[in-house]
Amino acid sequence: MVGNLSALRDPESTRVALMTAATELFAQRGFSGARTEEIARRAGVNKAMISYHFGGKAGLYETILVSSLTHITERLRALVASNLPPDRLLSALLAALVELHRARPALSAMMLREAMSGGAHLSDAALPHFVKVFGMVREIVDRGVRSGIYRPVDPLLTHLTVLGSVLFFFATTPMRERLFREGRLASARAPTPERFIEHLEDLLSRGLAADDPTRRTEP
Amino acid sequence: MVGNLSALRDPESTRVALMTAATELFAQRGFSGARTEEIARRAGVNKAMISYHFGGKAGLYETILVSSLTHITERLRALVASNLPPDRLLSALLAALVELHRARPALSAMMLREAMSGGAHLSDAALPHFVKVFGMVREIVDRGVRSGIYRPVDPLLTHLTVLGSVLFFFATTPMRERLFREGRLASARAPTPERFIEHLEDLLSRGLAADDPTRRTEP
DNA sequence: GTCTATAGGCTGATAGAC
DNA sequence: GTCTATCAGCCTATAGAC
Repeated sequence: MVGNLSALRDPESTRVALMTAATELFAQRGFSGARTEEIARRAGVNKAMISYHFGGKAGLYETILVSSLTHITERLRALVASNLPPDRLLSALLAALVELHRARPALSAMMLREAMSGGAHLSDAALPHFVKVFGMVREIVDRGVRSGIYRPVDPLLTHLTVLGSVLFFFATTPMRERLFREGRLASARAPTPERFIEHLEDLLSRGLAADDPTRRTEP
Repeated sequence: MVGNLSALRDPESTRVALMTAATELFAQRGFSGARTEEIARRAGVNKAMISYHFGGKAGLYETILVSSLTHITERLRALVASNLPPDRLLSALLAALVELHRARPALSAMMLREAMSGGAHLSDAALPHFVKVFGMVREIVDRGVRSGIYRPVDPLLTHLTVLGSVLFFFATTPMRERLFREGRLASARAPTPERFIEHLEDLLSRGLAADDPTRRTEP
């Protein structure tokens, strides 16, 4: 029998609600700027649940980041493992990034903030998860280069360009939305993720294309 | 006559020292994460000077952003005003960004953080300065398009790609430096701003080039 | 598991002397 | 202009009831 109304709530739903609300606030205000009271209020649960379920604000923060990075890594690993022709890998990567963004729009800003902090809020155990994503994207770019459809660009630099522009676009959405809402950028069309990714894909396919149309076979 | 040792310090140098130290801390830890006590200590001045010279932490923050944005806008305006041939404008823009980065390496992260906050720490008076930079870069890209050396790309989207990847690269330097220092990215060469910009310039000149080599004249 | 009430620490700001 | 000493407010964490 259910003893009271609050018992109707699944404990797991409390965790999820807290993580969802916290992601948005950490993204918008940073680790120090996010208030536990507001996280709890937005999640519709009690403030004390943060300590109970995550051991505190820092635990909640790291839990979000590690679980998200694990999810992203698995998603990208599936991409690399797929037998997609090399010239489709980049498109698939960008599509995956949009898809991941749709599921958690605030994650880009949260990750970007952490990168700018040099990983100051992460335990030693969490840092490798961060590195994995970097390696993953680089690997995908690298395959395109090795297959010969791309000119011999530096995989790390290319990775930084691609992931950087995408994360920047996603993470600065709040600012753009505000500027458009207030009519300060009225002259331009509001850019959607789709339009941006299409633009970037175009830019990359032209910018990375091998000079010589003759393609080497997979090594 | 100089009354005491502390009078040897130019009041302007106090302001500059505070702004320099604060830029680094705001960049690294965000507005809320930066501590006034630490800003003052790193600047080598007394904590109370923040209130005296800037009216408080928020005033110091906004002063830094507005003065930096003003400087950047003027630098870019000079670029647009110059009679550089359109096919050199982008190179000059990127060179200017590197130069600005050298003068204040922490500024990218501070601006990026503010953009992710949607301008929450800026007064209404400061927001237009932010918008101006966006318009400036877009204008430069636009000239390349209008002159016909670039294909008809969307100026705003191109602006976001260019500025986004550059700001991302600069702002995440702390994370990369840490990863290289700890040997977690040992496989790759540490990317310098020069190498990155060269890579980006290459990517853009190929990615933006007009399909038709016939160039239209300036309208 | 959840909630209320409270404690304890930290932080930004300033009054007032120099 | 600068410094010292102090304060008031805020914020996280938790003890203890349910």
